[in-house]
Amino acid sequence: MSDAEKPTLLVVDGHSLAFRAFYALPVDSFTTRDGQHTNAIHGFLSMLLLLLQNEKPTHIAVAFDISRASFRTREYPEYKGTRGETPVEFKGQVPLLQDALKAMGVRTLEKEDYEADDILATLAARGRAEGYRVLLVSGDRDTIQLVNDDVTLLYPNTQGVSQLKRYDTDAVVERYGIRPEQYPDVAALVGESSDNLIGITKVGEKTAVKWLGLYGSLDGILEHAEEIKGVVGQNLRDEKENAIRNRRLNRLVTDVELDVALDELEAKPIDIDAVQPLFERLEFRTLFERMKKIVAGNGNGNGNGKRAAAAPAAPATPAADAPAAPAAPTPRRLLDEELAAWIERAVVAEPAGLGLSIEVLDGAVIGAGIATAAESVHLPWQQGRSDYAPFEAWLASDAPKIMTDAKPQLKALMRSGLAFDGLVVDTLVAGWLVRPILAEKTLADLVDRYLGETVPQADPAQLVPEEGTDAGAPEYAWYSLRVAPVVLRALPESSRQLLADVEMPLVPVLAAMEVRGVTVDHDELTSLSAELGARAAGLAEAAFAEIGREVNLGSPKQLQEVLFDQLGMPKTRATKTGYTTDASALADLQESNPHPFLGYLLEHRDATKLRQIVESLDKSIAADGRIHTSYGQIGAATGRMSSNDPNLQNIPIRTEDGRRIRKAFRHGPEYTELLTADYSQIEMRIMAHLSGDPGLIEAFNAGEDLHRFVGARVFGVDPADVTPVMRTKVKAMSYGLAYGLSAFGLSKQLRIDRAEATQLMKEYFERFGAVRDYLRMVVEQAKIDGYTETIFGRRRPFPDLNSPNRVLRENAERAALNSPIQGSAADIIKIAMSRVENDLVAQGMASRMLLTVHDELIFEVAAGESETLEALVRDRMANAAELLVPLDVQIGRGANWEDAAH
DNA sequence: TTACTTACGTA
DNA sequence: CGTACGTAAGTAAA
Repeated sequence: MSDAEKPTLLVVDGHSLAFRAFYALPVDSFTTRDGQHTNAIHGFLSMLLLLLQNEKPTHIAVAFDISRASFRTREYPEYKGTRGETPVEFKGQVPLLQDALKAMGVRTLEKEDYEADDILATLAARGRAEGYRVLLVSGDRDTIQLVNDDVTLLYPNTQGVSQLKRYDTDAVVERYGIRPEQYPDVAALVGESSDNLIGITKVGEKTAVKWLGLYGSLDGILEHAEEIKGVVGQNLRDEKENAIRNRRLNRLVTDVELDVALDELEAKPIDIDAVQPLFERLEFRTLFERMKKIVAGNGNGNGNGKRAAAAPAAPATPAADAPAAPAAPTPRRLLDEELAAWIERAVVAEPAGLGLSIEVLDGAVIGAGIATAAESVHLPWQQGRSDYAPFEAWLASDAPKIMTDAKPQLKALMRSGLAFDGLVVDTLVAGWLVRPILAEKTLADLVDRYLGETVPQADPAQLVPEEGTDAGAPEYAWYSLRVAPVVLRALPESSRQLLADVEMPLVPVLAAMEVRGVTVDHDELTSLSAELGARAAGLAEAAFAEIGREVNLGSPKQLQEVLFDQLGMPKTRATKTGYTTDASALADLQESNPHPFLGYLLEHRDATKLRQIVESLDKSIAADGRIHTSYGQIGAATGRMSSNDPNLQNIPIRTEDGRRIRKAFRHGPEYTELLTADYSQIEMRIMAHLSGDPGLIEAFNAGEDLHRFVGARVFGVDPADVTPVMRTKVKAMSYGLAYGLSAFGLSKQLRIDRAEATQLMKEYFERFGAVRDYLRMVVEQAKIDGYTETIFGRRRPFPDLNSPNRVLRENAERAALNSPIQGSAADIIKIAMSRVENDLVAQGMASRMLLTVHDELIFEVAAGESETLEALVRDRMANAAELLVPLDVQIGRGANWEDAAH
């Protein structure tokens, strides 16, 4: 029988390969929405599919270890003793992997008291005896001993598990300079640190191979031990017991009793339906598609011996002929009555909504695409052609529309004066709700993840893209339509509500705010920048004079030289690249080692930082004299919005100079003033609501100054007798609570000693015990569920909560503690924003909402609307949610942002 | 030019 | 050894 005619037996070491995959693939990218890690499973199955395709085995088995204990550990308890605890994230994946293999019809084997490698050895021996070609896959080097003319080892390299190095006899000889069966002798002499087997001192691979060349085997070497000269020879004689023991332990057992016959391992066709539910649960869409292609393709990986024998030379290329993903329909071009009729039919055909994509170039609309599951229409914007009245009517109606990344498209429509309504799904936002961290950033990502298909893209290497190869608006609309239901299915009901009630209504609101922008006084910024620049230059000069040379004060590296080498100051907290020179460390140094340089440096930092902010704001002022920031709706894992280009959510406020920047934010000429409205202590109120703490609830209902009230309770004095110091302390404590602040952190922040901080926390929790209980409960529940949830059902997964890595776990615990609080606050202001915006429009008011800064809204007030606006804003914000405590809204008005603060 | 690190502004 | 962001500058690698 020639090799090509032999049946092929594939045997995989399940643990070792899954473990390799676990470390090769980033955990973050392979976590389901309910927090299950899947990187090891994914990597393993991906490799297995590749093997099925390329090797076309006729028989398959995957071997697992039952536990770490085996006859080897009984014989030598230190065996593999250096291996740390298996990460729990990995352990949990093994049963799921076994389930997946079972669903795929792949036999898994395990044997009490033996390791998976022994099963590999046994099957290799039996396979060879029964006329199979055997392929072993293992990440354990001991399996090299099993290689021979009929047995090949596939060994993962360091890159991961997708690339396997092929070791046949020749490859082993080439790599190690010995025959495969000699490998255990080498390993016995050298030792194997990963198995905790100590070898002969000073004997490495080179020496071991040399000796084997001279004496043939370990036994031969030991017989001639007396002849070997030098220190190594003596070491060998002294430590030969190590080598003998190692050799005993690394010999793989080739006659493990397995209650399975080889022909029972025959590869069966994969039953796609059996696999689907589990793959869906694991969110393996791409992998599932690959598997479908392999199954549908010409029997790769599921044939029997005869079929494999019939087509041994067939290359794996026909996989390209596998049923392709459905192609986007060819877009039609319709006008007037035809278009009207098409839309009329389409809205009936797709009651959940039509796919829509607006083509935007430089912020202007240049076309649109609409799609049903079966058809699409392209509407290129051209000057002087018949209009698209039916389209515009549909656009303005509340007929449901499904889009991807709608905000920039809505902005373009607004600028073009086209009315829009009826956004029911933005697939990017929906995808973000499924996975608030690392959400897919483009339609192509979503389609890849949820449909397992590829959105056609122009070949980047091609300078002039071929006509029609690239996806345009109709294709985007069509893919959006198709991916939307799949993404929605991945959402729990509460999140679907959140999408419909909170996130989707917000999209056009944010678009409108971005289009409006806010007036900023360029001259004011220019003079401020000049002033700060001059100040910074003066401070730099003063600093240089102190140290007698010029350095780049913005370079942490150069500063470290100055501080620690030249000035001989004590080392600060270590960073990755040296020692920190941050403001708090410099302040500490100033206290312990006062030096004028430190003061100048700190002031210089302040001045340059402010100047940098001023400069970037100035550069962002558009031709209309206004700054148009962009809000990131899917940026923050907690549900908050972010602001960028420029970031208007970090405009200074704490220092006098900083506040001067806020003075440059003005109302536009057609408006009379700015109005700011912010929720006071919204996070503490949410904490009171979620914890139900009677003391905290009373504090808010009393309407008294919160920190004074809490301070009175904590320190056991009358509210009137709460001193500013006491108030500062409880304030820091209260705010810190929602961040998982420790006694250490509190002591550092308040610059008090640890004991006092601990005492303060103790007193605090004695009076507000339900708060502590709640915070503990959040983390406990999240450990069980794998996610946290806000008042409005926004979920955030926390896969690291059960991590054995303490840093990771404690970080996750603090984030989990904070998430429902920060996230609920985000829910509430989002709801308020949509209501305010809608009611301003509904009541025909000219005042408009411009900015949001997490718990604050900023409006431009039209003449005569000041009182009405204040009442409306206060009402909608205060009533955005019904909590156990009132939502207090503070409102201020003024000519600029600073004066409008209260 | 790009990717990473440090530092720092806000809620 | 306090959460959530975005930006800019310096630095090292490419």
